[in-house]
Order: sequence, then C-alpha cells, then structure tokens
Amino acid sequence: MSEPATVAAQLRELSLYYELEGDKHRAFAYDRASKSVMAAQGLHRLVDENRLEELPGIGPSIARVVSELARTGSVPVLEAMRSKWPTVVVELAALPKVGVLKARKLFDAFKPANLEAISLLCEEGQIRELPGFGKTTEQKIYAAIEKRRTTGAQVLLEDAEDASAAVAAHLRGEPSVKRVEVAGAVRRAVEVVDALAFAVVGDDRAAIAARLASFPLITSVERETMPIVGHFADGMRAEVWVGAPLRFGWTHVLATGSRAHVETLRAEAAARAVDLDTLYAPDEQRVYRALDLPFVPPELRDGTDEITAAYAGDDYSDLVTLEDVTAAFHCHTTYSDGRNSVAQMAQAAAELGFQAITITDHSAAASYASGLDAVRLREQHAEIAALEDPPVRILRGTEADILVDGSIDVPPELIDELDVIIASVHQRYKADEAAMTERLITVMRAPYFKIWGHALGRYVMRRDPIAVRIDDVLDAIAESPAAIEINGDPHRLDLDPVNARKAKARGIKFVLSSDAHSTKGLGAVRYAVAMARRARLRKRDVLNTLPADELAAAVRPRGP
DNA sequence: GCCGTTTTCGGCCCGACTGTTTTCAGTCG
Repeated sequence: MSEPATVAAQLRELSLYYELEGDKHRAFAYDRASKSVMAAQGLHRLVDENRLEELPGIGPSIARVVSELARTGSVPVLEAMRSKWPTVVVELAALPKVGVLKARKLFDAFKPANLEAISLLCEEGQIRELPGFGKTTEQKIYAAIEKRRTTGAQVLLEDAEDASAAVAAHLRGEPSVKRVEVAGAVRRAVEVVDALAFAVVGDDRAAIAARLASFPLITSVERETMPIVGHFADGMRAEVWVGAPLRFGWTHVLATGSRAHVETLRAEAAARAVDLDTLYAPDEQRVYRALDLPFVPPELRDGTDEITAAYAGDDYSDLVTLEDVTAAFHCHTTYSDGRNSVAQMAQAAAELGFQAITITDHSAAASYASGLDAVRLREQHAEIAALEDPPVRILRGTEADILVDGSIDVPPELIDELDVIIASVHQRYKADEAAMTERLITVMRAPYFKIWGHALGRYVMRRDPIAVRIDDVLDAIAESPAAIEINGDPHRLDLDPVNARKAKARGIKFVLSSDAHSTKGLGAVRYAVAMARRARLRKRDVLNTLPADELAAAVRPRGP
C-alpha cells in the first residue's frame, strides 16, 4: 500500500489540476483532504476498515479516491488529468511568484512546450505584454527558471525525508532487490535537498528502473544512466545507484556524495593504486579503511576538509549524538503559543528519555505569541513548583526578545528567579547590518548567562538570515557569558553548520534545541543534532549533554 | 467536494504584500 505522504502528494496534485480547471472549491477540498491524510494516524488501517470518512475534510467521494490511491498507487482521474495538462503547467505553477492562475494564463497564451520556451519569451519581452503581467513579473519568472535550471527543484530536509522513505519502501517491493538505503543529501542532513538518492543492492537494473517508474509520483525515468534517474512532476529527481552486494560499500558512498567528497576519495584512491570500482567492500567502513581513513560520518561528507582532517588524526568518533542529549531545550507551552501544558511537555520529555526540560515561553514583547509579563511568568513558576513529583527536572526559563536597543525583554529583578534565558530576535529583522551587529553585541555582553536563540532568524527557503557582521558577534560571545542555540525546527536549522563551525573554533558552547510548540515538536531536536554533527561539534561542545545538575549550573543566568 | 445546518443547499480562509493598476488581482504564509 502507498505511503500516506505519497497519497497526500497525489491529492495535492489533483487539487492543482482542479484549480487549473477553475474549480476553486473542489481544489480547496482536495488540498484540505491532502493535509488531513498527511496528519492521519494509521491511514492504512482506515483504508482497510473503510473508515476514511472519519477524517476531517474527507467525504464519500475523496474517500474512494484515497482508497484507490493507497491500494493501487493511482486513480483514473489523476491519469486523465496528467495527460490533459502538460508538465510545463505544473512546473510553472510551482515557480515562486507564479501560481496556478498565472500558470494557466501563460499556458493559454503561449502553449509553451517546456520552461525553456517561457524563458525565451521572457528574453523577447513578450511576457510583459500579457494583461496582468509586467516587467517585474517577467524578470522574476526568468530568474526563477534560471535558478531552477541550475539547482533543480528544492525541498526542505524534512519533506525530502518523507519522500525518500516512500520511494525506498516502493523500491523494496521489487523482488530482485535485496537492500535499499536512503542516501544523498538527505543522509547528509543538508537543509535544502534538490535530489533524492538511494543505494540499492540488486542485479536486475531493468527491473529496478521499471519499479522506479511505477512509483506513483514519478512521471519519467532515464534507464540507461548511472545512476538511474526518475523525475517527479514537480521537477524533483530520484537517483538510484545499483551495486552488487560485495561492492555495496562504494555504491553507498557514491549515492551519498557529496560530489566533492567523492572526488577527493577518488584522488586518494588513485594515489594509493586502489580501484574503488572493483574493491571488495560490502560496507562503507571497508571503503574508507582501504584508503587508510576512519569511517567518515555522512553528515561530514560536504567536501570541505573532512578528509584532510581525518588524515590529520580526527576519527570523528566523539561527534555529538542524539543519545548524548540530556535535556529537551527551548520548549513552549500554552502559557504563550504552545499547544500543550507544562505537565504534558514534561511528561513527553520523560517519555523521550530526557532528564530535564527547559520551559521557555515568549516574553511580553512578543505580544503576537501571547508573551508572558512578570505576573504570568511568576504564575507559571508557581504552577511548576506545585507539580507533584515531575517526571523530569524542569528548568524555569524564558525566550526573551532582543529589543531594538540591545536589551533583553526580562525585567532585571526577574533574572535571579530564572534558571535559563534564551535571547532571540523576533522583531525589526531588517535593521541594517551595523545596527544589528551593535544590538547583538550589546546583548551578548550583558553580565549574565544567556543563549542566543535561532541566531540568524532565517526560515529555510522563505526568509533570509538577518544582516549582521557574524564574526564580530561571535568574537563578543567568545568573551561573554553566552552560548548559541542550534534550533532544530526543520524550518529554522539555525545557527547553520557553517557559522556554527566558526563559533566552535572560538570555543563557544552550544545547546541543541527543538523549539517545540507541542509534545510532538520535541522530536525536532534530532535535526539540531544533525546540524551540530555537520558543524563537527563534539559532546563536550554541547551544554545539554551534561547531567541535569551540571546543566542547570552551566546555564543559570547569575551563576552559583 | 465537504460540511453543517437556517436539514439537502450555499458557502467555503483571510490578511499582508506586491505588482499592476488607477481600484484590483494574484501570491503567500
């Protein structure tokens, strides 16, 4: 049966077709049904028991569609829509600043064969002549197609993981396939993924290519290439690297990349007269061993200096792991914009194996998130104190806004009552570089311990980082009572690995956090761990790997 | 197509923003 994420993607695709047909409300219904399928628990069971209509937004008609998609991977209406509407319309609608309506207008006016044709029309200045379009829009479309040409489609790591899991499960359905591993940028935990990749053990390439082609979201497959490449309707690619079992190690390395990492390995192999393509290596460890290298964790294979560092003696065995993390850091509750109570968050943290949790709701200045003033903060502290036998140690904290003047939104008399302060920019993101740098340095130098929250304020693919002289701020932090958060919210992943490496080089400490706004959100800490590993952080670089008592002492604003 | 009732049809999500307009259409979150 198809994965829920796959069914959801097909419903979204149907939604887009209905919108193209002008049936706005049906499109909305399918979009809502798609979200519902995504959020559903135990979709397969609901299908089996004919209970899909229990899901919100799913009535008799969509229930039939979902059931058929889940069971067979397709449905006639989707196939009909795919042959009626050429790929280029879908691709146009997916471009930033171009929606379904503009895509439809462009298609009706020009009947373009592909994005290339639209690009050409931009160059000729023809797009701007269309009613509703202008010079600016034309330039944006041109730039978007240009970007698409160089980088392909791009999705968040989190979404790429879901898609990869679905494709991997599908490939495992081919009888001649012995093993399927998710590889590529997903395995390397790159924030933005532009191609899915898989390492497969099998001896029947044709059968594997055919299996890939039958994945519900894939529209075409290049079968003769190495790797086999499948194309999704939205421009995403799936690369499938096939290898024999005794040489799977090298296949796995090739599929994982990065390109620069692989090239470096090839060069080292050539220097040692090792033939990687025929090397006996059932696993990756043996590939690296053959080159006198320790196992290089996937997150580090970015092609910078990970090989050089390994030859210089770093065996990467002490990189921080999820198991090292002792405290659920940076958590919101119903006091501000979270969905669960303090007690529920503490319970969920305990169930995930944490020893402690930091409750850090927004401060008063974050009024849009119902930030807490001193009165409500003390109410929360009283509630925490009243909890009988809490399942984990609870640190009373705040995520305080960094105000424009470089002060932190915590009344001075409250600092002594707090166990931890996270200081974050939530307003006036667009301050100029000099002002923002000054503002942050002032905050970091404040004479009590604080943790810089979601440092550069980016939203991956949606909002650029703040403009700031990062080196100056890091220099200030290095000599101040301050640490830096690596925020595991899949949309933030902030501070990013490149800058985190710079911070680590200055001896700055980190916390790995989830920025959870619900019990479910606590799991996002694994992304923080992944970013930390990419930054080559060790357990000793991360404060919330300490036992709860030591952690509490380390982050207390005023010290012991 | 779904949903909720004013019970079998009529409304469905909305505000900020941007670019294209000259009062609005379309995108995005």
